[in-house]
Amino acid sequence: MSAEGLSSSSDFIRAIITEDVRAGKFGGRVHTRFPPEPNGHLHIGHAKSMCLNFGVAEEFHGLCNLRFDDTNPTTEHMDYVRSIQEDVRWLGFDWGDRLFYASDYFEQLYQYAVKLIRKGKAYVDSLSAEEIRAFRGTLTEPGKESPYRTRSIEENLDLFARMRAGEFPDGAHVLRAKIDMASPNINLRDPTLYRIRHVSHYRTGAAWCIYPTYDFAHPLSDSIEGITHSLCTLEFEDHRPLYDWILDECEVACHSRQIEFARLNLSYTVMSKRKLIQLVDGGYVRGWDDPRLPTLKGLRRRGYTPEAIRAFCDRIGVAKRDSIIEMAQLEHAIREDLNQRAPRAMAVLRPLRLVIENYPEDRVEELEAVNNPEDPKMGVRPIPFSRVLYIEQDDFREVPPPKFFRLSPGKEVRLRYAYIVKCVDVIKDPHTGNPVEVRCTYDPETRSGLPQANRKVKATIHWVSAAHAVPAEIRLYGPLFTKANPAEDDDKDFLKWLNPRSLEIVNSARIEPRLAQAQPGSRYQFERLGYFFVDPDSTDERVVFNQTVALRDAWAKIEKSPNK
RNA sequence: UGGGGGAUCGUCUAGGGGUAAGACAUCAGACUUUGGAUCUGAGAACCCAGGUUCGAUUCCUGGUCCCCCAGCCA
Repeated sequence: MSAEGLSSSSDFIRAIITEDVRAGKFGGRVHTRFPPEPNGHLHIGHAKSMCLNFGVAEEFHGLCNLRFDDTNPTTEHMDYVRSIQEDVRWLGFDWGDRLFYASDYFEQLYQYAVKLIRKGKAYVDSLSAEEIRAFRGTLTEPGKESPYRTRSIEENLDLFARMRAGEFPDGAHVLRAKIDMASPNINLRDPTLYRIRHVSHYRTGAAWCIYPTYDFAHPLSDSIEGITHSLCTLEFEDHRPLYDWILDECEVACHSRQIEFARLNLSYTVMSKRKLIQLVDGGYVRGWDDPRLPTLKGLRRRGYTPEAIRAFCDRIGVAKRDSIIEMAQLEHAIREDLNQRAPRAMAVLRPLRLVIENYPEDRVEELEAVNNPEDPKMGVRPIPFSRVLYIEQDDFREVPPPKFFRLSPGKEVRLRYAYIVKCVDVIKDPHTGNPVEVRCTYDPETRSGLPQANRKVKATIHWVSAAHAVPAEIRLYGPLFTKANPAEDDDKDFLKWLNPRSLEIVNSARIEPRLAQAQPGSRYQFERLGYFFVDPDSTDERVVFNQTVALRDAWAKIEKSPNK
């Protein structure tokens, strides 16, 4: 059973919203938002958030906004907002005409700050950053009040206006909420609302030199947009009292409800923006769209479909406990999707010559291959067959281990969509002893479609015709890290768990001829190998495939098993 | 050791005072011209200790362990 129907599975957030709607809160309205900061690229953790926010909105007949949370001009760029919009659309979500920016609210936010000052609920502090930190106290000791905390409202108003006017250098003053320096919740010890930053903002340019912090801007942005349920991750849980304080003290019309859920972690990878940046900037991967990365751009280039990612997100659920989802869960989602829609093809990664001794030298047959056994509508295609073929090196063993069903001396296998062949001889490299050519005979009565074709053999292997196949580059991927949770012990040291074999480039591959025209962005199943995505690096001369995911491999398990 | 959260199969996620469900993974079998897919089956869990109760994994009390917070990041 697949995704549809399961997507509306209940979780604690949907339960809360259902109850709110039932109780008539917000007039029964449901309005969410997806609020990325344009300082990095989206990853699959954001996909979880989007599926939740857009999904909830749709299920409750509400709306979901796309809002750029761009209150920190030092790290944010227009390039990121473009990239993020592209990724959101690619995943299949639509914000309609509700594209917003926190920076659009700067004037309103400023007026709210003035309101707070007038109410005596905010003040301009002139302590240095270090002093503020020292005054904040510790987890177990209360903080001390700033000597500037008692400034008059008039002085605060004047100073704040002059902060805006650019009269002070960075760091000279900040605007702080006046809450409680002794609060056991450190977020309530007079949090900073505004800081001075003489830098140009990618959208507002030089219009401002003071910028609101997240804690101030976020609840108010939610309120301005009429957001009813503000869904965020667990680390904001103890900001919620501050979120509510801001909305209460600003006396807004719409007081959104913040609900926190656990962020997504995936095994054998990292998800934090900081770590992803380290991987990209450090050159450990080839860029933000490196197929080994859990970024949306990386997954897309790896060959993941939006449908598979959404099905995955639906299935993993939403809860509050920290967890690490096994990569197998994601891989299952893409296999399930691609099994239905990816056309099949024949490709040999590590070729071994196979010569059919009793097949005429100059003969070429066009055999018929099914494009997708899961979907007859996808039709058939011709594939050329001739005397000299390539098969996979792994499909031949001179001395077959137990349970090895493939080709070995004296044994028969079926060549997919062709004939049954029998191995009659092996030619080996005189130096290495490795097989370099397998000599076979074929049974002409066993061609696919013929009555004798039904003869049972233990295995069917794939092949390409040596004279017709074309070379290709195939990129194989393994986990980026060798440790399930590379961030576990030491944040800085996660790089030591990098998998040196996360990328393997196979240049020896031979693919069936029609694949020479494969279009970048298209997906295929290479029979018996896995799903592959045509990389944008492909040229007219050479197609480049990324392995999306391997097929499940029962033989590999048997071979690995200690007691086979 | 201040505050805020969280503990259910290997991994996720439901449930709920009375047989603890599903998914992924694993194992076994069937089927198969992909050792794929599909189908069938199996094993596999309520953090601990008291208490209330006919009955607790659920309620109560007390512990234990894990995560987050001392940015003018979000």
